[in-house]
Amino acid sequence: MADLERQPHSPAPDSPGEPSAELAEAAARLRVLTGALMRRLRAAGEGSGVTLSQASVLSRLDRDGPATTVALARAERVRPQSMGATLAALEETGLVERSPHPSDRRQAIMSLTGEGRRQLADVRRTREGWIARALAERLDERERAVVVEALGLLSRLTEED
Amino acid sequence: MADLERQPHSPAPDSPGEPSAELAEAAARLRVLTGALMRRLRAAGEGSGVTLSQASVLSRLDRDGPATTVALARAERVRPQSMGATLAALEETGLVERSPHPSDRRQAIMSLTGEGRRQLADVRRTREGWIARALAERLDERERAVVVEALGLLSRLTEED
DNA sequence: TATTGTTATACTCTATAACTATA
DNA sequence: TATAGTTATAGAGTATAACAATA
Repeated sequence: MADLERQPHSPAPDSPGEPSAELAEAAARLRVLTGALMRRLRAAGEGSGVTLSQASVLSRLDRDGPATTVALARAERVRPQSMGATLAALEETGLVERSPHPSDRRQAIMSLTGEGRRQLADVRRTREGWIARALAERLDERERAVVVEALGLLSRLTEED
Repeated sequence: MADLERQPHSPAPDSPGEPSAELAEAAARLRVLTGALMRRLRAAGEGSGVTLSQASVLSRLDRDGPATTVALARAERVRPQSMGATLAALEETGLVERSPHPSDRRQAIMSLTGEGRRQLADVRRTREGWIARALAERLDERERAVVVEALGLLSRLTEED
């Protein structure tokens, strides 16, 4: 793997409107990191009974309380159709339940069941557990603070339209 | 969306072997952020002719030079079969080409074509461009430094077995 | 007309299993 | 036996388009 001939990098374009080479490099690293994290998260939850997007919805219902399909889709930044599919799977396995909206009969309020809460505790142990453990064991206090601040900054960047 | 009744959080478990509530919170935020970034990256490259994983491979071939399927799979942390599919698509559209390994006839060396290089420049403008621009325009100098350091720290966490 | 939600369909990404060819 | 790579198949995740019911 290391004995292959090297090719030079493409020359940095750096024309007026372009971002600096350092920022382009940071962007590329963020792209790679995102893919790696995604695969780690998926792998960490294998055989747990809930998929990654299902786990995300359970987590949100616990944090923010019962909500409609469209509200959940907006919160998770997916299409209502995608959220509908995720919720249908959760409902079928009894982790969430729907109740009618008091005044608007188009809407249905989705909420966690007791079993959903139990599964969520499991998700937190297994899927998010490796991240929490890695943060605890492999970073020092200052590094953890850096990561936590970066989470806030990057979330801000993804949340604007 | 805001008029729905609130439910309290689940009580924090915090038993001896468990990570602290703050780290669990950070882990959950990282999970959400990862999903959001993934979707943004995918959406940013729509209609560009190359998919996200293809773009990732083009980028790596440019950075590290020609490589075999297995080497690329290891570098991108996917199975050789998954990498094989990505490379087959890139080869079919003429963005990479294969040449025989000088001594081992099982192996094939994949490298960027001229067209692959052109596409890569495009990918950098479009797909990574929004990140680079967001970093440049919406963060100040210190915040950018925090993000860059966090990228390194988190990459370290994903890279260990 | 606008909004909520569903159904149908398709594509990307990745995985496992089973195989061939070469070392 | 071990390694490089391919083929076949499946599941997760998401999207767009078209629709029905309700507001």
